[in-house]
Formats: sequence, structure tokens, C-alpha cells
Amino acid sequence: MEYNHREIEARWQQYWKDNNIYKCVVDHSRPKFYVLDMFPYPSGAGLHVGHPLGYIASDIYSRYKRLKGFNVLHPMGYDAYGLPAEQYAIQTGQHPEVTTRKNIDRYRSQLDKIGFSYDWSREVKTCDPEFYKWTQWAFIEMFNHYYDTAADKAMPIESLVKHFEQKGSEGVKAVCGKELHFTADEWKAMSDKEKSDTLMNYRIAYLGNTMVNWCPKLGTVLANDEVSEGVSVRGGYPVEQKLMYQWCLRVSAYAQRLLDGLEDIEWSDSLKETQRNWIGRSEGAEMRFHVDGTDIDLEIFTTRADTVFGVTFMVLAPESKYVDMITTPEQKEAVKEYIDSIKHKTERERMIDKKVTGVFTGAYAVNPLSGKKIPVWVSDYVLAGYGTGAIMAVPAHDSRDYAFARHFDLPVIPLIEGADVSEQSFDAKEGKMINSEGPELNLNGMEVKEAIARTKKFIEEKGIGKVKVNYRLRDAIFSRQRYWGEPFPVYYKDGIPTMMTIDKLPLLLPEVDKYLPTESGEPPLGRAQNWKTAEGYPIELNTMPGFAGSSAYYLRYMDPHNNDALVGEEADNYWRNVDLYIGGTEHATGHLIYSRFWNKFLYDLGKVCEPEPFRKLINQGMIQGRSNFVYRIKDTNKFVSSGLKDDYEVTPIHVDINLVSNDILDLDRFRAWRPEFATAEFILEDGKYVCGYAVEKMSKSMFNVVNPDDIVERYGADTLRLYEMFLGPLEQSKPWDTNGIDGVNRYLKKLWGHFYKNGTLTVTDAKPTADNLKTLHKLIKKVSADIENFSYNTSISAFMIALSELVQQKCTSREVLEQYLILLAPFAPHITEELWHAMGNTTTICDARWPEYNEEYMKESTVKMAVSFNGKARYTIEVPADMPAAEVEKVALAHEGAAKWTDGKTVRKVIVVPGKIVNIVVG
RNA sequence: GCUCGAAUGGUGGAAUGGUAGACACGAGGGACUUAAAAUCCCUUGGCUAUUGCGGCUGUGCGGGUUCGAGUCCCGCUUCGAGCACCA
Repeated sequence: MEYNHREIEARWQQYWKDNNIYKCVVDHSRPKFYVLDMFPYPSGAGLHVGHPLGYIASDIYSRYKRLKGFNVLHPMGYDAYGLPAEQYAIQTGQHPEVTTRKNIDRYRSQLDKIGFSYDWSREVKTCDPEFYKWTQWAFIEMFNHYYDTAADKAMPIESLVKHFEQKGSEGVKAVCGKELHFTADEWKAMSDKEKSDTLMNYRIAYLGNTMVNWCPKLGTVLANDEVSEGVSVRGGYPVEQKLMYQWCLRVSAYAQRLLDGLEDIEWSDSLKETQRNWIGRSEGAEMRFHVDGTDIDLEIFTTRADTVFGVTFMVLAPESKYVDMITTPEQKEAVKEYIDSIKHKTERERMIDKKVTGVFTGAYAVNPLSGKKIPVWVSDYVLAGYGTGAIMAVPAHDSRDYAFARHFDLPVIPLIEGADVSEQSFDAKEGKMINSEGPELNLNGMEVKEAIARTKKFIEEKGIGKVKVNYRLRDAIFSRQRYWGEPFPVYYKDGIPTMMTIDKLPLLLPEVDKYLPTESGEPPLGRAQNWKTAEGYPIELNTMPGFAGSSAYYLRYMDPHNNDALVGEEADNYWRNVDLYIGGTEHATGHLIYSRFWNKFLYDLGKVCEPEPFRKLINQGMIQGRSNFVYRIKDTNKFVSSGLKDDYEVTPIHVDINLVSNDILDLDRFRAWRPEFATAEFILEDGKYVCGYAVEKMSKSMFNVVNPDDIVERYGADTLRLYEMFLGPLEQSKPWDTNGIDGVNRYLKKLWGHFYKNGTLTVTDAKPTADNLKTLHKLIKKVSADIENFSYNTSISAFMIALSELVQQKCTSREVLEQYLILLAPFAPHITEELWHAMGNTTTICDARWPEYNEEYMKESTVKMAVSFNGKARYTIEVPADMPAAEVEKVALAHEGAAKWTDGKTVRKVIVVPGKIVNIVVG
């Protein structure tokens, strides 16, 4: 009987499905384990071999945990809202839901062929009303809460309203857009609209007039993580800064908790670092500089309070509201001209253009410590969005200020002893302070760190400023001017944004005739008929961004059919949070920040019991494509083999990797590939045409896409699973190269061949030999440790070695072979299930018990002992493994002469490692 | 510029501070076969020696710690990733 992967895999996949093998329910008698994949966006191109890499890894871990006796939750779903479906809809007029469903079906059939252990009864789709009801619900809750800095958590907005009614803004401890001051009477006197506007300043989901990333080409705003280097991540279109009235989420309120939470979770250092960078905490001081001859104080933020005596000028961001307020009449024209010139530049141009530009406002500010008057400038190197949009410039100790000072010939005062500022600034935070003596404060002679602390203390005492922590993390812009997303459960009652009640949810996405903005420039929902409440109030036209649906989906899997809550209390208390999350690094500053924020918000509300959603996270590497090239000699239809191409002037041309095997081109199929190659001629080396290769992104245009369906068809799902894991360390990016797949496929055939000789099962009830058990237990130890470390590639090597040992030992022992199959089952579920049943088992191998490792069987009869001497002489002897260390030392000493130790050297220490080497330390 | 990670044969990659290159691919040789495929066996870091079971060298570069370093420490080089006029 031959190993027939097609027949075996189809049969067991059907069996698993028919018997609901992977369905899981809350079971308090067993410990839970939650293994999650980042759910995919179902694109039209389907899966390529890179996509399942993480899914295979998580599936192995899930099956392993189940064999270890855990109740494993391992769900899958689809991140179904997104731009590509909408753009396709615009082009073809097809409803995005139709194409999305089609893509999901395709994904599902591809996934099913690989033999994953998903509980599909828990599937979620973000575009499903039953799902997005809870996305809308969370948004309403965010609207109805504010962040209380005293309690350090989200609190109901009603308690803030109560505070306003009693004391006005006095003593309010809340994260807000800007500091407001009003009395209780003033609050009561406000109109409903004014009250609404005031509360927007505090709500966690709020409408704000903020500077947003506007992408004209996509016709929508984008969040910070959707923009990179001034262009949109999707499409690469230019993005400009624009002031717009948008829904936002006050993520910044959670900045410190998002930072602190990183301490308690097992993520890679690099990913944590990425998040720390993104949150961008910096400790410093906010300080006021009075503008001479006005009643205006300029607020600045600095991390270098010690350098105040070196401030020789100040700079405002062009967007700063202070610019108009302080510019003198003489400078009005120049300032206006400068600001106009900045406005015409896109964010990208501003970033690329490193030229120093700026303009003097005509105003002077007073240095609060030295009392000196300093000019105030405007320049685009100061960003409006960070800190206060104004800086104190210390050219001697900040490179950007230095460049500005040199360009406009402003004074540079060094503040640190020995700092040479003739060529460049001295940015290091070290050294002794000089030139830092004012009427009330003297920093001279202090170390920088000491001076910073001293200055902070001084300005707080004097009321000139206060110690402040700033974060780079901004609030998330939550509106998108698109169709294919969750509608906001918001209507406008006399212009006041009002939330719908939960019984009105889900608010269904309406039908529209076209998926484009309206003629008047409103978002696509502006085309919906009757897009208003029963009372006739208009409903919000924006939709939510992609990250809305993906921020809490892991919670929904715990309790996917609950109609009363996102997740019920019992399910939440049992499943708690994700124990293992596997996905790509590309979500480091998007999804993984938003999810943590969302979870913490729900945690504050008492809706979930864990403050962090993902306890352990593994980033699988990307699978790149391996493209092949042929080399056409210029102006001919002649192609030269890779090794000879340097002798000619050639153009490399991508060739379909399906026409190439081990870099050797199939000439006939190449001629048949494209009409223009029908008459191609070749210059061969050793009778072959050798193609060149390069590692590139896997994409259709490079003819290097490998479809997992083809691999499964030809080699089987088990081979695909093993090979994807065998390619290299999970977390490393690596190119796909189908060439090596024969190795693991041969291994499975050998395994099959060991069980079936000439069509009969060879398994017997023979008692295992000592060698059998040693091989088995070596494998148990290795594989158990490897799975825990996600070192799957080395496990597969261990399986191969163990098999060849068992073959050599002619092991037919049922006891040994059964355990071997259980170990292999997470990696290759189909073939192991088949052989497991062939051996007479009637229940699925998924419910077998993971073998226990027993040290007993590992005992070596002898161990090797290496005597090293001065790093040169090496002498090896063998001693019985159970010989006590003292005896070994004696044996070692007896070999003294043989090791030729020189005078004065004595044995210092003898280290005995069972099964390893014994080391004699001399000295 | 700051932060994190990596560098080992022709290739992917193994090595709790203890025989570097496991395992696999590829390549070369052989067996079986009319032939091919499949399968099996042998060789395979480099140099050198070779009808004797060997010798030398070798983990990006330069130092150091250690009886012993791919592994630990210091200083570089190169590549990758993240952040970045963030005050």
C-alpha cells in the first residue's frame, strides 16, 4: 500500500468535521488555553504559501496543548471590512459584500485543505451585523465615558456632568483636549449645544477639530499608523495635513498604561521597543515665557530644563495660534508670506526638504530665569502637534536649533564645560554646567542630570512652569469617508451628536447606488435613501476605520453567539485572554496598540477581566518569493545561461517559477509560455539553461507566487505543514523555495513505509528494547522543549533522526510507535490519524495523551571525558556514566601523565555532565 | 541620529561555554533498471595527505575573559527592522 495523501487527507478532514472534533466549550474541569491567529483580510488574490506559516505554527501549538490536556480555544475569522473590496466595488459596481463573501469562501476552502484544528462554529466576520453591533456598542460606551486621572481609569460621563453642575471645571481631574475654565453657574447657563461641545473635550470617543492626515487620492483621512513617510501605507499616495472635524478616540489618555502594561506580557523585546517608540514618553517640563509688551505667555515643553540659560531665541510652529497674536505690524507681511509658502507643501515635502527656513515675528520674550530678552521666530521645524507647538531654542545643545541659529546668525551660548560648539552642537546630556547663573538660580558646576532636577524644582516653586510628561502617541482618528465599514450609531439632533440606544443596534450599513462620494463631496453614505432616524434626524455619514472591527474580535470568539453582550461573564472569566497570539510585525503600531487600548477601556468598565489582551505574542517572519530570471541578449531573441551572462549585454526577464526546477529552465515549456518566446534560442552551459534568482516580495507580477493548493495537491497537507516549519526559525523572514520539499515528503513516505511493508501493517506487541526507548524518550524531550520554544524546524530534524534510528533498530513495537505518532500528530495530523486508526485505535489521535519523558531510559553506559590543557592538549577517556564525580576525578588524575601536565598545575575542578563531556579544570 | 536584531559550507539552517557545520536541499559517485522516474548506498567546509585509520585551517573584523568561545565582555564593519526635525 502506497502513501496516498489525497485519499487520507480528504477522509480525515471529513471525519474531523463530521464528529465536531475541534468544537470546544467552556469546561471548568480542564485548564483553558487560548491560541489565536491574526485573522486575515480576505483579498481577491487568495492565499499564497506565506499566509499559512503562522497558522500552521499556531495549529501545532494548539494540538500540542490539547494533547497535554488543555481545553484549547483556537478560532478563526475574517477582517472583512477594507479598502480593496471598496475600490473593486467602485470599479465594477459589485457590492463589496458580494466580493467579500466570495473571497471568504475561497480562503475557507484553501484553509480547510491544510487541516487546521479551528473551531469554525466560532467564526466571526467583522462585516457581519451580529459582530459589528458590538463594535458600535463599544463606540457608544467610549462616547459615554471620560478618562479620570485621579482614578486612572475611564469613568461615566454623567459623573463629570454632576461635577460640572456642582463645581464647574474647578478640580476636575480628567484627560482633555484643552484646559477649560468655567463655574457651575456658567455650566448651567450653557445651551445644550454648548454643553455638548464642552463634553466633547473630555469624552473618550469625541468629535474634534483636529489636524488629520488627509489623502486626496483615497478621499479619506488616515490614522497615523496608516501613513508612513508622508504617503499612505495602502497605495502609496501623498498625504497632507488638514484641519477637519472628525471622530477621534482618546487613546492618548491610556499612553502610560499602554507603556506600563508591556512589562507584564511576553512579547519580543523588539516589538515592545517598537511600541515604546510609538508611545514616545518623554519626561520634561512645561515652562512659560512672557512676551514682552503683551499679556501673552508662551508655553513651551523641554526635556532639557538645565539649558534655559542658553536659550537665545524661541520658535513657534507655523500653525501655532500664538503666531497671529504676537506678530508685530512690521513683520505681518513677512510672516504671512512664510506661512503661505509652508501651507503649499505637503507633509512629505516638508520632511524631505531639510533646508532651514523661518521668519522673525518681531516679538521678544523674556527668559524667566535670566531675565534676558530673546527674539521669537516661526519655523516649520517645530511641529504643531507635539508638546505645545512652541520651543525654547538652545543652539549650543540641540542640533536643530544650532542649524537654525547658524543660518539666521543668532547667538550660541555654550553651557557645558569643554563643549566645542564652533562646528556643531553638543547634544550629549553630560558634563558640568557653565554660564548658568541668574538672579535667583545658579546651576554652574552642577552635572547635567542634577541641573535638570534642580531647574524643574525651581520652576515649580516659582510657578513659572511644571514638570510634565509628554507622549508622542496621538488620539486615533476614527472617521473614514468610505462606504465599506461600520456605520456610526450616531445621529444629529439639532446639530448635537447623539448616540443611539443599544436596542437600536446593530445599525445596518445602508444600500447605496454608487460607492463614491456624493456630488457635494459628502461620504458615500450621503447617497443612502432615508438615512435618518425614525424621528427624522440625520445619521452620521462617516464609517469606522479598519481597526475598529479588529480591536475586540478576540473577545467575541469566546462567546460568539451571545446576543446580550460582546462576551458573557462566564465565558470571559473562563477564557480570560489570549495565551498565545501569532501574527506579523506589521501590526505593531496599529492593531496591537488599538486592541490593547480597547481592551483596557473595557477592563475599566468591568466588561472584561484581564487588563492585557495578548499574554504572549510571536511574530512569524514573512515568506518572500524567490524569483527566477532568464537573460536575453540585447536586441535578439537569444537567451544566455546565468553562468555565461557576463560575456554579453543582457536584460534579465522574470520567468514563471513553474517553468523552472532547481534553477534549470524547461526549454520547451518556456517556448510555449509566451508567443514571443516561441522562437527563442539558448546558449547553454553543460547542456542546461541555468536561471538566475532573486529574493523578492511574492507577487503575481514577478511570477513567483506559490499557491498552497498546488503543494497540497502534489505533496499533501502534511508535507506542506512540515516543510513550512522546516524552512527555518519561525520568527525569521525567509524566501520560499519549493526545491527542498522533497526532503520532508520523503520522510513521510519513509514513515509510512516503516508501518506498511508490502501492504501489511508491521506493528507488533513486541516489548520495546532499551534502544527503542532511548530513541523515543530522546525525541519526547526534544520535541516537547522545541514546541514550547517555537523551534519547530529542529523538531522536524529530530523526527527524521528518530525514524531512521527506529528503522535501523527494526522497531515494530506498538508502544513505541504509538507514542511516536502522538508526538508527530500536531505537525502532520492526517498521516498520524490514519496510522493511529490503522493500529486499532477507535478515537481520534487529537485526544491522545502527550507522552511523559522518562530520564531512566536516557542513561548512558559510558561518558566521554575530555581533558583539556592550556587549550591545546586534548585527551579523551571513557568512564561509566554512573561513576561518582570523586571517582571520575581520580580517573582523571590517573591520566595526569598522559595529559602531560606541567609542573605546578593541579586539578581545580571536575565537572561531570551526564551524556556529555567531563571537563577537568587545571590551574 | 537613537533603539532593537542578525552575520556559520554551494543553499536553508543545527549547536545548556565543551568533538562546529546536526537535519535537509543541491552536487558528485555507485546499486537496481532496456531506459527513465522512484528507491537505496557512499562522498560532500577549505587546504593538504592518501592503498594506512592522518595533518593544518576554519563561525564578518580586531582585542579580551576562560583549561576551553560560533556562544560571554569591549571596540569596529556590514546587513535588516523600528522610531525620527518629537524639543
